[in-house]
Amino acid sequence: MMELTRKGEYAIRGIIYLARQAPGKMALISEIAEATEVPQTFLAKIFQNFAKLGLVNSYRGTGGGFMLGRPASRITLREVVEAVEGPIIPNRCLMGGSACDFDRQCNVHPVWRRVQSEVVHILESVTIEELARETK
Amino acid sequence: MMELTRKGEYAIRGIIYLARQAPGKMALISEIAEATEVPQTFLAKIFQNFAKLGLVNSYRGTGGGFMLGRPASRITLREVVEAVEGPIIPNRCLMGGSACDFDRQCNVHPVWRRVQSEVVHILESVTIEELARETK
DNA sequence: ACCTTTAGGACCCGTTTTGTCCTTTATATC
DNA sequence: GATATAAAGGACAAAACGGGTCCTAAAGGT
Repeated sequence: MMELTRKGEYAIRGIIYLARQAPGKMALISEIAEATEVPQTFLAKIFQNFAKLGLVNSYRGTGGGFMLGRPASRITLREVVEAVEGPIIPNRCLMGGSACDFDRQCNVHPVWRRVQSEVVHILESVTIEELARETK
Repeated sequence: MMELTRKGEYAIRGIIYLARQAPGKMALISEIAEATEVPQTFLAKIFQNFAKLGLVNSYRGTGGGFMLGRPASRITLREVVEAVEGPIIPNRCLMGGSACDFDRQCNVHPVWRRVQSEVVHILESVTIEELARETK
């Protein structure tokens, strides 16, 4: 249960790689893919997504590539995960709309809410900068 | 991310129904399925699983059916969820074996470990007895 | 014997995951 | 302006997974 998909894994690896680049240095998707051992075309989709959300900036043409959209210290793990996996929702019931009409009477509800807020809180408190730091 | 599957949802509904029965009273799978609005054959598989794990006891033949394997106060939500969904593992890396060889160098690892232990802790602390209590 | 009820295996189908491939668009350089 | 480079975007596809169904077997009661 609760497994991160490969896409999520790749996304994290990719953005950490970017965060480790010298400031101002551009990285090609081909380079990132090779370094992180992720299929290039698949990683490209992930980064297109990142770009749309402003997590990274992309530049086309010669000398182009990807850079972080803001300092790694201001990108949280939560943002990265949710960018590719969608919101952290342990149970459909917690989604809005008509997904669940038992909201009131169901005792399980508050449990999932707790799980959700705990996990979000943990992922929110971790920045890509921390993750990118070299371990010695 | 992290969504409980329908199977997990059904499992919880089913066992809560059992927990609400009068002590010693047997419930038929057909009855549980109808009451909880779960496809009967599907629910049957789930309860077969429960039975193997001792969460419920099953009895065949006329007058047979299902009962809780132990008091609802000693069955945790974690057990029920893991019975049908498998262990709570936010990232394949956390599985044993050769799933991940980055264990040492990877900063993300400890984060997933925290997520895992937090979620397990929450689900562990909730019993089926609590969930079965009528809300007023 | 016969009926009831769970156990277990085989199968099925739609969706999601995990990609690939090809074309288009933007940009820099010659 | 032509050309090379790189990302953007869409179409497609195999494999895994989720969510079931169906049929037969086994166990137990009458």
